Amino acid sequence: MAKKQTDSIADDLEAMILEGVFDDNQRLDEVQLAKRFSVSRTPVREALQRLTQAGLVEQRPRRGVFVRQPGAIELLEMFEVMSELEAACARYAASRISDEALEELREANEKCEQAVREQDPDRYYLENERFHHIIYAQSGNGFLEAEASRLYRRLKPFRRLQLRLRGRLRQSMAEHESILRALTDGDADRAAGVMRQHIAVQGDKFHHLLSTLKTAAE
Amino acid sequence: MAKKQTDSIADDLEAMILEGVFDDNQRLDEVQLAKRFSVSRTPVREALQRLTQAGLVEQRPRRGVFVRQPGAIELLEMFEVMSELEAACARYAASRISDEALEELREANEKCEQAVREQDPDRYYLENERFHHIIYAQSGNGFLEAEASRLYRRLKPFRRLQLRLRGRLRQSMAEHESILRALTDGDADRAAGVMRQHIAVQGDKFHHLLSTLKTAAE
DNA sequence: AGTCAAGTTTTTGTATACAAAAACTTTGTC
DNA sequence: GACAAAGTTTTTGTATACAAAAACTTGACT
Repeated sequence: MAKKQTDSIADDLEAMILEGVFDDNQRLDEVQLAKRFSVSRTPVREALQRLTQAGLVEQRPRRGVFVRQPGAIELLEMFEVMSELEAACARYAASRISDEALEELREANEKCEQAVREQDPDRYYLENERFHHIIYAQSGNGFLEAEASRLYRRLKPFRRLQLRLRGRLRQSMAEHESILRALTDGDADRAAGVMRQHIAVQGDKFHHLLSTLKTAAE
Repeated sequence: MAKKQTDSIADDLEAMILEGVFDDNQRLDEVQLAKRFSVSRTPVREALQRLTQAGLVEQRPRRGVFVRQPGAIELLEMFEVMSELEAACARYAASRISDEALEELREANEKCEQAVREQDPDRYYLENERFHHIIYAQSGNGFLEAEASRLYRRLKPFRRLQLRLRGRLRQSMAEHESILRALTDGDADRAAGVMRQHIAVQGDKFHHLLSTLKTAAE
């Protein structure tokens, strides 16, 4: 039993916020949360400090804590940063990747291909996640890997959604192949460039999706 | 008066950790800190949760919180990430920067030049900081700007130290000129490349510095 | 009805209380 | 003297208490 109370409450709340359980600007009631987790306010408040630092929540003095959901612009910005972090991973991985990891990437890609054939976005997403995380790890830079993973977690729900757009699965697949080729060739610049595009396009797609939704709602 | 207690304690502690007031692995005594800040343990513990999330401190269950100072390898890794974030800023800024900002960069550079002539590393560092932050802002991406600034804060003491190496001031200056030219030309790839090198070399210098120090100590 | 002030309730921020775990001290044994 | 077991102190994690600020309610006045 660790310092679990605060830890697990923070984890649970983070997951809930990322899953979109709370609306933007929704106030989180300490007392209510304390009841729900069957603890006192103390560990809840400590967990909320963590979320504050992570930027998932905002504290307004003497008012309470409020959920922060990214809007269209911030989301696009986050995808831009994600694209740069992943491009960096690919760049370093190009010279540092091991043969075993290249083999794993090939395997992941084959399973992705299978998922494409079966039109199974969930399955695709699972293997796609593996593909990307292998590259994070193969950057040979633990700090970069951690930062990339952190932002990945944050964007996961949106990356997932975007895959349901028509034709996107196939296109994504082709980009994976291209990335794998660049890594196999050990071409750092090409790997970085292709990866950057691969992620940036997701942000663009998503942004486009949001704006059409918004126009439709008016 | 805001939610100041927790906030300002967190800020103070962060500054102290970054300044190297505490050793790596040093335990932070809640009671002692509470006394020092003339508050109870509660706000201190909340501040420590923030530092935990920021990665400045590690919590071992039932043992306490311990300061985490990056070692040589982690530092090099952080410089690599910094180089990529700043390269990204330069890349976006190349197409998004305003004429006024370009003028400000020129001004900052001139003041840097003056500091080089006067052999004044502190003055140089001040203007250098301005130079870099203008580029963060001109990336036109608030999230990227925030992430770059965050890591900048973390590395600031080390970036600073590295400037005292012989010839580094002059070299750094030349790189600034080169970055400015690329931005003026609107050449995104060149701006990114030069910036990446400009930062990465700092990490290398620092890493080299540390290894020679370590070898000398043995 | 709408507005505003006084009073009431809720909620936040901080201090304190307390149990359980860890660290430290003492004392007895070989 | 080295070691170990029992007891003592310290420290952590959590609950609770309480004051001050904010939010809400009520009722008088225009």
